[in-house]
Amino acid sequence: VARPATPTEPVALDRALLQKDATAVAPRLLGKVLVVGDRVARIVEVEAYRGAEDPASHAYRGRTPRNASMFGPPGTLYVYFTYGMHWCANVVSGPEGLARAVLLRAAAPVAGLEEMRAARPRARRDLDLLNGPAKLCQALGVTGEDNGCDLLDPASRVRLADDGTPPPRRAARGRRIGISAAADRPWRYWVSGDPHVSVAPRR
DNA sequence: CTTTGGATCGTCT
DNA sequence: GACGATCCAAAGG
Repeated sequence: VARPATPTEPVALDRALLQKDATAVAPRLLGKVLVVGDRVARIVEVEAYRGAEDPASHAYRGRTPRNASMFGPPGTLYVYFTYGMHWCANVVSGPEGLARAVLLRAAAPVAGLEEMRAARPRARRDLDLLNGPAKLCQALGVTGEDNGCDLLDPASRVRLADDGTPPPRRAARGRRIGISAAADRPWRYWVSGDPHVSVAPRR
């Protein structure tokens, strides 16, 4: 489990980190923190989605009103609504304009635990606060109102920051969860052994 | 422990 | 009109 070598105040990410394709960016987001007001959570599980190259991507068939923010610059937040009740959040990566994105699947609570527990009364244990893409949004209070914001802008309500925790030297890797198309592509990445990961690995 | 089905509605065909 | 990049409770072993 990653720990800050030298704990620091979270600072906005260098946007250069997000310029490569989603499969390169995804494992490098492990260990970074999401900041929403007083709530802070450390990313431990993500998935890469690759636009027109990826039948499982919401952008596979091109731009629509829903997925428009995926076509924005790296660092844009793409939030979508699904199953009639859940929000899920992605970090748009590069190359710009190709709708690559990294789905935020699970995180470990760092600060603002009381607010997260209040936002997720169903969670019996703190381990269950953010261990799924919709749970993560519920715990942090991320909704469609945040769609399209710049995660690296200090003025944004939802921000992506670096507190000095390095990504794992070797992230665990496997199949993406909950998709039927392109299910064999190993574009899910997580912190090996971290108890806050959403589900046990499927190969 | 694992499996199953219900909730609930925006989106695109 | 069908179907989700899901979650949860209830039922079954």
